Formats: sequence, C-alpha cells, structure tokens
Amino acid sequence: MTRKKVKLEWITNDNARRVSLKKRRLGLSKKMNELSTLCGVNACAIIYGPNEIELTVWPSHDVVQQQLTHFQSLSELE
Amino acid sequence: MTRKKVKLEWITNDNARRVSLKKRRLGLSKKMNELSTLCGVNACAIIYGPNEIELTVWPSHDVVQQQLTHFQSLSELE
DNA sequence: AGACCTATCTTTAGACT
DNA sequence: GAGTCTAAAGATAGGTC
Repeated sequence: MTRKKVKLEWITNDNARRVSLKKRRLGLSKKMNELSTLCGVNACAIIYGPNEIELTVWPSHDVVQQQLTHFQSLSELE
Repeated sequence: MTRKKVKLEWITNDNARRVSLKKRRLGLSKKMNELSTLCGVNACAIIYGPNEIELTVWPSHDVVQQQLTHFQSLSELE
C-alpha cells in the first residue's frame, strides 16, 4: 500500500505474504490498543493462518478466554 | 490523529469518544478484512463497551462463534 | 444523532542490510 | 529470516451541514 497501490486480494508471493502478515498483525495490535484505551472499550482478536501453528491472540490468551466466555453467555441470552 | 495529534489516553468528552469509537471500529474492520484477504488467514474480533448493548463482532456473529469453538479446542490441547 | 470533507497523522510495500 | 528506511497510500480529529 505504499510504493505501489496494493490490490485487495491474496498475495501469491510466499515471502511477501508472510512479511505482510507480520507487519499487519503488528499494526492491527496497535489499532486495537488505541481503540480500547481511547474509547474505553474491551476488545479482543484471534488471528490464525492455514497452519494452526501461527495462532495469534490479542491482547493475551487469558483475556481472550475470559472475553469469549462473556461473549458466549451473552449469545445464549438472544 | 489528524488535525491534532491525539494522546493515547481515554477521551473524556462523551460525544467525541463515541464518534471516535464509531470511526475506529469501521477502520478496524477494514484492516481485519485486508489482513484476512491479503494474507489468507482467519481473523475475528469482539469489541464491547461498558454498556453491554454496544457489542460488535467481526466478521459476523456466526463466524465468531465458530472460531471461538475452534480456538477453545486448541487451547485445551496445551 | 449521521454523513461528508480535508489537513494532517499513521501505516506499510518495497528496497536494502 | 529479521530489522531499518522512506515515500506513497490510507486512516482519522475536528469541523461543517
């Protein structure tokens, strides 16, 4: 998205894709962090690649677990 | 962050905070969307405010539910 | 409250190390 | 592979209607 406008589609080049994932994950974390502090909300994210090894949670495994439980109890009410 | 550099702290003004939350949630969704398409990964997010009415999930309630289940089954393996 | 605008800040693709 | 750099693309605070 910068030296060249990027198309919103799967990056075929393996290396480029991995680099992009790494960078964007970082950027996303930053944004999540900003959102939650600036606006005083709870937020969590789960990201995982095709190979289940690349699992990333934000802000932390524990918090995610907690919020999932909360979310699911809300879901049941509907 | 634009006409003025914003400090990374709770926005005290109620209206400004709500507006910011709305805008940033949108921006975040966009980023999530980009991340998942560009890099071919699954991603989901849960955002909720102090009042539980403002619950937002991405990309959809159903997908989040699905991914939570997946995540929890992985967690149990550890 | 909501949509649109735009100057300015932030993110990031690509190149290099 | 993992950091650093940098210009271009993208996000957004504050304003207006």
